Amino acid sequence: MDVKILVGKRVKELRNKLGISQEELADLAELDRTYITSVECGKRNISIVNIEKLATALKVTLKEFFNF
Amino acid sequence: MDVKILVGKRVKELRNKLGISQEELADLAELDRTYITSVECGKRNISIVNIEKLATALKVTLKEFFNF
DNA sequence: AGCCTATGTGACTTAAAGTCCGTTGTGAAA
DNA sequence: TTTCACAACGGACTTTAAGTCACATAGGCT
Repeated sequence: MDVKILVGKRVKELRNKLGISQEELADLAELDRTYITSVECGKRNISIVNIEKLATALKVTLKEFFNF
Repeated sequence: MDVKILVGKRVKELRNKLGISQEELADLAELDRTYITSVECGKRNISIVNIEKLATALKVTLKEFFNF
């Protein structure tokens, strides 16, 4: 399975667990809403800095984030 | 601690554990030799696809890679 | 029907990733 | 003190991720 797809699914999963919208996550992580969409859809080869921003906003460590 | 520095240290640590040079790692991961140097020095905002390439070359899962 | 919230899409510019050539520094061995 | 392997550094270059926008779509509610 493509790692971009896996990351996208993981973001969506954790976001849904928190019960927040893509827009709320975007605000928390200081990223664009449409960027969040494209990440969740597995269309972006996201970098470690943005992964960390998302993990922090999603209240998990990097280790927990990649526990899939 | 900056996540780029942490990733760099982790790559170096795992590479040393395998006892291989930056050039050998570069070949295994199909990345440039000079790029490996800059990653290990914490100068690069590496993307998830390349992190996976390195993790695979370093014989660890993504979860293990981020276990620092 | 119309409205509202959430999400997805395509296109685009800008900043940085990543490559390729070489040079320099460093430490260990001969 | 030369040699060798490795690591760091640099410039020039191409490719790609970041970041943003207008717009489209889907579903729920009145």
